[in-house]
Amino acid sequence: MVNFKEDENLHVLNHSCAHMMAQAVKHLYPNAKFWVGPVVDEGFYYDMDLGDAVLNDEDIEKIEKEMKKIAKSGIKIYRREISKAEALEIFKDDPYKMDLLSNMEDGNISCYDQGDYTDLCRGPHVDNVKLCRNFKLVKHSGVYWKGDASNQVLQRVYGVCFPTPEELEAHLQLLEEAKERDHRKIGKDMNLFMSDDLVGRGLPMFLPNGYLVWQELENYIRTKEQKLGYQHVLTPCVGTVDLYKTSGHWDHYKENMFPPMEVEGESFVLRPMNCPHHMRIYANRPHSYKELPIRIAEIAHDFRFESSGTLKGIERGRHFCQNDSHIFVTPDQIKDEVKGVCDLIFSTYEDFGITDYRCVLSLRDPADTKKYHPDDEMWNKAEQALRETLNEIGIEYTEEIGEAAFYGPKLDVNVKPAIGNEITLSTCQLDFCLPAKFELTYIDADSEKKTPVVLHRAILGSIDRFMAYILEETKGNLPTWLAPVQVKILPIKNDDDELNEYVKKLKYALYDANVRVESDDRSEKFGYKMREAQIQKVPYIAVIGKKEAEEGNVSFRLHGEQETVTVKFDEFVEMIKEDIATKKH
RNA sequence: GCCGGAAUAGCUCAGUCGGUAGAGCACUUCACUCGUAAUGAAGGGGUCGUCAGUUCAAGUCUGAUUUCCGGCUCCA
Repeated sequence: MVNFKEDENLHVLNHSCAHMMAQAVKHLYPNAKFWVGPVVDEGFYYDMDLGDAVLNDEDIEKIEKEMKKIAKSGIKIYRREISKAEALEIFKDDPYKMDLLSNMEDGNISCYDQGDYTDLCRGPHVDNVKLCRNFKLVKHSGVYWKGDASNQVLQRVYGVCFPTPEELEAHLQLLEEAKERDHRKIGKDMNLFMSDDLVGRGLPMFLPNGYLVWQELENYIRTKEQKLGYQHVLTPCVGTVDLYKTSGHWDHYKENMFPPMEVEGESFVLRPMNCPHHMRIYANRPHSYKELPIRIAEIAHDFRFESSGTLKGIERGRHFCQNDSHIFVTPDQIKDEVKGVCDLIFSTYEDFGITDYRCVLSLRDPADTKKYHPDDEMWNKAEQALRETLNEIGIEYTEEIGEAAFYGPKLDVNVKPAIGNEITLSTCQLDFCLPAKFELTYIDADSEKKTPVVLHRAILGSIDRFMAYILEETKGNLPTWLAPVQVKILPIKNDDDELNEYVKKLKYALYDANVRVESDDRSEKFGYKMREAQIQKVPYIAVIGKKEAEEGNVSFRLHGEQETVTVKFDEFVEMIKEDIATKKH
């Protein structure tokens, strides 16, 4: 997928197209005021104040038409350097431009003229509107001015622009294909999960096939963690409100929690995360520095009252199972342990063939005193420690201000789903805050009580979200070890006793090897059964006819490939076992 | 939560000017026993998301509501 922001030519072209769109909007809505119209990874957009007008799909078509007219006119685009005084005069009727100008310095201001439209802009732009003719407006939305829900709503229109009609067409094709990869569509097609109005919004349920995949993922990560010294626990999905008041989560996140249940004078909530439970497990008995690091892990069921507009299949629901762990360390152990977590993250990605990810060092915004635990010294120490460790390990990352958790900085590993915004798959968070709040201690070598440091980390993130991502990456063609049905046996005939015996023998040999196998002995045409097995995305489709039975062979098709391969019976069973054991992708 | 769009059979969708519901797939039954992506025939299946309103008459028009979709905000 092209990146409009990084490709310089596309960047200039799309930015110019945003201006052309603004010009068209100005023609149709003479009172329109314009906020910003930047190029983003997926194209361009412009945020506009159209007074009381609210755009719908039809209006977008009208704007497209007007844009085509402008592009056809072939008017030229001119750059003009202007003084701040001039700028303030030109845009005096536009409060949005005045707002922008208030932060700009004299001598560094330019604007662009194209026919009857002038816009404040740094540029550069193409020199003629006709170069912007291969465009498409792809979506629109109401957005809060400056992203603040207390501000007025502006109209945002997104578009894309390309040098040639062929490139535009190819891009639109890609957008269509992304819809086919959407995990919600795959989940429905493959009977993996469902949702139900009566159960409730944002509460997806895993069907038998989906739960098989889910269990494989759970077993995979638990086994991996066990080898690394993680100790798995099971804790309840509810806790007292006081538990979350102690941790500080209550103050920061209560509006995103299911509201409290009052029972016998006590107040409980469904838990939105597991840190407090794990803190209390640590506090269950005294600890020596010799025991640390202590790695408490849990595939933990959590509930968050996410805003209705943010729900998205199993990628973001109101219940999910976190692949969570809290690691209690001494300050000296931070680096080694963060390194260990990073190694675990990247070895997991290797197992799944995930290569397209982005690491972010998420820091606090010191100006946002409300969101973050107020202790400058603690933050400086934590951020510095995490940054140093990442540098030492040699991880490439970008720093982002204001993305930290309220209790500490974190390393986030983000990926891009088929549709929508980047999501965080893995995280490793450094926390000097909660251990103190829970008054956790260990006895150090000098017999003094000290406060441990906690690493919060998730590798698969949540099992649910990871499954969504892996479905989209593989387009539902899961690797054999994850596939709900791993082998489908198709007998050529189903009324031949000898053949049936042979099919049964193969089936039981595979059962004995712990392979998920099904045979399709319905009295349907062979081609029909083959088609159905292909649609179900079964990795191995074994074809058994007279020929195979007589020669002790198995013919099979692998993962949608057209060719059929024939091997010996035992060889086939061994091959599948090997495939599953090595988690080949 | 906010802005816009959508909702018709299990699934994908058609339904014209308001006149009482349609296809393909799936399902059931029967026949066919088949060599690599759809065998044929017959049959069952719908309070047109829900609640109001307008009308002689509403899947179709109006309002509210629920859910879903695209964005925005949020994401411990």
